[in-house]
Amino acid sequence: MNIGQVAERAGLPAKTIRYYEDIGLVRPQRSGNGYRAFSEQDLHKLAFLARARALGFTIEDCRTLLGLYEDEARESADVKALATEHLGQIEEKIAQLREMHATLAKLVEACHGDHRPDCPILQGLAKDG
Amino acid sequence: MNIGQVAERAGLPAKTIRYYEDIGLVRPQRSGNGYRAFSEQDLHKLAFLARARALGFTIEDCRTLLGLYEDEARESADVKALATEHLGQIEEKIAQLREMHATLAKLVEACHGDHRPDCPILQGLAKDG
DNA sequence: TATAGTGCTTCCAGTCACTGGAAGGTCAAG
DNA sequence: CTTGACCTTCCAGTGACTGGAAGCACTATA
Repeated sequence: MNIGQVAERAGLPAKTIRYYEDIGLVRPQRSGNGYRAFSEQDLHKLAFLARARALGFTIEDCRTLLGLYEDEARESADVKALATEHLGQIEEKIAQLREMHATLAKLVEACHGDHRPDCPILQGLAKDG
Repeated sequence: MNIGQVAERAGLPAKTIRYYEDIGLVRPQRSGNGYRAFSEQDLHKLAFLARARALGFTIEDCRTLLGLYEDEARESADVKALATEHLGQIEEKIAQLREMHATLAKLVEACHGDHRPDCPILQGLAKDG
């Protein structure tokens, strides 16, 4: 398979796949013409990566996950630990965003939003409290 | 005021303040010795920026907000529009994160997390569905 | 007056995970 | 033989800082 087809099937841009090769996440063969030649296994790996990235794992986490995936002697506890840690980070981010949202929503609500200059949002940003 | 003091009072790292000068968000005077000399107004601006950044506004949004803040002829509708747009983006992000969280939480829950290799998390990442 | 320590300066490079674009080689169809 | 799609490499840029090196400025103490 050439990169275009594998990109389509894995749901990743070709650029991203080249980048993943650069950083050693996949190592496709090369055809005589210099084109990358992807196996079904390469495709499988890339789809795995696409899903892990979609769940917000960092590239380094993905590398680790891929390593665990390919390690027949892995312990599922290691995978679970990594995933649980990541879940915690997602929760933290959600909490942060919720706080931002609450604060900003209050300000937006207080702003009449008309042609006059006085604005609780700007006041909220400028306040010394 | 020197940068250290203003950093302390605005709650921003000195590095960040230098960066903000670089990109034209503040323009402190200079003392004879070459040190930046911040006025109370500079400090005020920086505190404004710190709060806007803490609410997740991009630097470009901050630039716009600062412009509106200093424009006596502004219309609060413009501020409200910007803030509302940003609120929407926060909501989108929260929704995304919640979806990630739900998917990953299910997988984590299904994983016994012991010394054995079989792992629903990896299976979930590898599946062709 | 020498010196030690802190704070300031600039500049360069790195972060993360791509993304865009230029310049050019390869291949299949007409 | 040309067109156009697809592939290659390499370099630079994104956002918002952050770290670190090299060196100047200031203050306090011996």
